[in-house]
Amino acid sequence: MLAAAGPVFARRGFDRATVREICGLAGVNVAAVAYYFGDKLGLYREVFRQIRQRCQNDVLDTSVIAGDPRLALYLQVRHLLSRVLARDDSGWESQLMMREMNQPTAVFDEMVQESIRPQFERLIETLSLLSPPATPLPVLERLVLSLVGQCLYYRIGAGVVKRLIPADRMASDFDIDSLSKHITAVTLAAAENGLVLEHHASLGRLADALTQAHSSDLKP
Amino acid sequence: MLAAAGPVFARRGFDRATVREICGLAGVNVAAVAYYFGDKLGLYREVFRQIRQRCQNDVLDTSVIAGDPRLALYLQVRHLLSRVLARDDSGWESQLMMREMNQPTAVFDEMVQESIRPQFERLIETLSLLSPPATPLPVLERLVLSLVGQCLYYRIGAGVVKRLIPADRMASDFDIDSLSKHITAVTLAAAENGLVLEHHASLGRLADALTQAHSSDLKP
DNA sequence: GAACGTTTTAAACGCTTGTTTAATTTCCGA
DNA sequence: TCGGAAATTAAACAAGCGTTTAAAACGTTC
Repeated sequence: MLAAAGPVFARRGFDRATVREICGLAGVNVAAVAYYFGDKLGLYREVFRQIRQRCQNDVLDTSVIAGDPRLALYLQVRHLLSRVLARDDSGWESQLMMREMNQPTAVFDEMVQESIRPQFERLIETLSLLSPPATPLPVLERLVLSLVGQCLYYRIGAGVVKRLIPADRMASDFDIDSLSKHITAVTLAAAENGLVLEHHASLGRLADALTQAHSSDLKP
Repeated sequence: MLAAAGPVFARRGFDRATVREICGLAGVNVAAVAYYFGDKLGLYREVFRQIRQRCQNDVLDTSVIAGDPRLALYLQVRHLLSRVLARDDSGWESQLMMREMNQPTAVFDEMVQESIRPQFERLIETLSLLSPPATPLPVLERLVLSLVGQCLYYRIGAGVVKRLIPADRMASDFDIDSLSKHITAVTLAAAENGLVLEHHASLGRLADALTQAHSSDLKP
């Protein structure tokens, strides 16, 4: 029954998903949700509790590759991306996560603290090894958020991407392999060169030009 | 009345938004929606038509800064970010756009063709000037999608970011100014150094290592 | 001021939703 | 075999939704 509820919640969202559809798919009576989970929200919370348990068994073991931070970064990107772009039976999990993101319920706080924050701090650690010494923490944080944003956009903006990129090139140039290599390369290029504008050689004049650009060009 | 419908649709979504709330907020009777727009969906479509008209007047004039592609990139990033992170009365527009993204209705296709695709191709053009000559088109496309993903994540993942970053540093290090500089710097570092893994000097060994890493580390 | 098309109003309709109820079936140990 | 707790069922309930209706109010024109 939980197996039937997950995909429906992911596809329809909490409100649009009806207990009748879930129970019809599971082959049980509609009263079962009240009998076993109290109400619809209880079923929803139970689905998330199950997801969280499954995520804890799915953590990437980065200790064995601690020697090469670049490889560690690549594997973390690929791990995140392959879960985001999963097309098989586990694809509804990430979709359900996305729904919680821009419509946070009470379930969301536990999700962030137990699953997202550890992954976030592990990425901070990896990138601190790849950045110049004494890189400020905000720079590393922004870099991690850039990385996560790039990965998640292929789920959130899937509708946009599908309409912008032809289907044939979609399969060849935007598969998990190409994308994880691309995002790793972008992040590496940014981290290893240092991101503070003033430190970036080719951006010296830009830092000066942008200050006067705000007032003149933004409000014509 | 359209002014009242926009924020409600953005905050609640199409299904959760009730015509009673919209009309109550606008101070009109619930029958007005049927009288003027046919039904609820007609009102929804009219809201989007108004957004599209407003967007066409809001295009960034890049012709005046065609001489400096780096500055053009920065302005385009800032333009997108400031619309995404808008907190004032126009904040509901981007939120409504995000809802259409992962729940596409019939309105979405017009939105992509009329607003998103031109902006996408303008970014492709700008980045082609900043990348090494003869950079393949898929590389440029992935780079643009990376850029857009980074920007949009601060709206979609706003709930995550708020829970991961302390509020005080949120205001100082993650404002529009800092973020647009950061994302511009990331994209520039990636574009100017070239992104094909084999061309990136420091990634030579990584390209070899990752092929054997898939089979051994991903499924332990 | 009367007549007429337009707009606004309050009330009700039909439908779907989550939830509950009471009756029925199933299961298992004494 | 039997009896009672547990589980399942069909039916009904109350509430909220979008939509419709018919009457009232409005404004314009002659």
